[in-house]
Amino acid sequence: MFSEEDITTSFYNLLEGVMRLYKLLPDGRRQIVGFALSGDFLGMNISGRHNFSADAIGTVTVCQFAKAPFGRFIEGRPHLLRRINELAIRELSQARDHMVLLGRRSAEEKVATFLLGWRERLVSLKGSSDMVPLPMSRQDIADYLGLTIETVSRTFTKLERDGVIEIIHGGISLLDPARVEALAAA
Amino acid sequence: MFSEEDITTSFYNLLEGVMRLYKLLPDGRRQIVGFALSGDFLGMNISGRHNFSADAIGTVTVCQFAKAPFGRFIEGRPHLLRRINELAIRELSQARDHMVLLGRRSAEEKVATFLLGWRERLVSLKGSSDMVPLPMSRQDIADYLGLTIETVSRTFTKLERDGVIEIIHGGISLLDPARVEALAAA
DNA sequence: CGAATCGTTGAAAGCAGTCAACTAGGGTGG
DNA sequence: CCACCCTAGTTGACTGCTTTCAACGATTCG
Repeated sequence: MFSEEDITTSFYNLLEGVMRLYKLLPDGRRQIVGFALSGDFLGMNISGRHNFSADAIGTVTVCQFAKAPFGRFIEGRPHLLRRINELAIRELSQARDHMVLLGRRSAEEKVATFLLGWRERLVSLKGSSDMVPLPMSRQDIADYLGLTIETVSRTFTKLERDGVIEIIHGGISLLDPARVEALAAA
Repeated sequence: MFSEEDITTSFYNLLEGVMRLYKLLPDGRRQIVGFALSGDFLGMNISGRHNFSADAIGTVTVCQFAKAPFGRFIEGRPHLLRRINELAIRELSQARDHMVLLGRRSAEEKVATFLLGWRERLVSLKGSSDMVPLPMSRQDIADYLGLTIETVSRTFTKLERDGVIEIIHGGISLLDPARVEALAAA
């Protein structure tokens, strides 16, 4: 879709589908900084470059805004700028929460927290459910949580053995949501 | 200074000194999400609560703005709002960089990256120097890098044994900045 | 049906964490 | 002025969680 070095000439509004947002180290290590869902804005950078790369997981529909005219459009509408600002603040808050997860949580806590967080995000789109679809790969989840693919897999299996979740093709079913929350430890 | 739950009734501009910005898990684990230096803004949340706690490292001088009047003041000044927005975007970018560090870097890379980053931030305030003052404690550094105090200490001594840095009281001297950069691996 | 990709599982290694002892300053009170 | 204490930092020994390496299983697609 676009990568970190690209000059931002456009914003995007994700209308449908899922995207991964990530950064790469020179040696190829990847950290996924977030997943984008329907309704999310990408590339709010008014000027300059993107600070992350993004690509689609499956098929996506995006609405592209050329930056320049959008900038002019926004000029006379401070409430809109304010809205954008609040969006940035919210993302910043999420980013900080994720820092706590990456720096201070165990593998099991990471996975449990991820499942709950992902489910929560889907609530507003598809309604609440104990069935949590996971369109992204294990590698994506690992790179999001700062783990390896094997640890993610093992943790899922452990949670399943403990009767907390059930591994479904394409997702996870929360058999005991309360216990998942307990494992997430806030 | 203020904590995560506080309703934000004020912004702050840090005029002098250093502050740590952090989040706590219920069990007391701490993740420092950033350090604030002279000139930095705190609590850009237009409305709602702070999403992190903050307190001073040593003595600080801050300029406090009441939120409400400041909000009115900003009303007719879209360029200022825009400025605030760019600040938020920059912080977001830094937050994402730090995610990469927390999720994908080794202890040595973390420490080296931290030293370089901290030095870089001090450049604009005190000018460039190979002597990097560290006003924060080892515990603060550990909580910033997602490590333990012991690992931070051991990593410093390893770097010193390797002749890359020298541990000074109250800071670190970069004996071989190029090698530190190599260890930071980007 | 075979190839390729993704995910799971096992065994072993290693990096960072834990526990604990020790050292070095810095401040305080006798 | 010195003895004491208290905190911050260092170091060592050991543990253990996560990674690494490797093989295996499952699903998809040509």
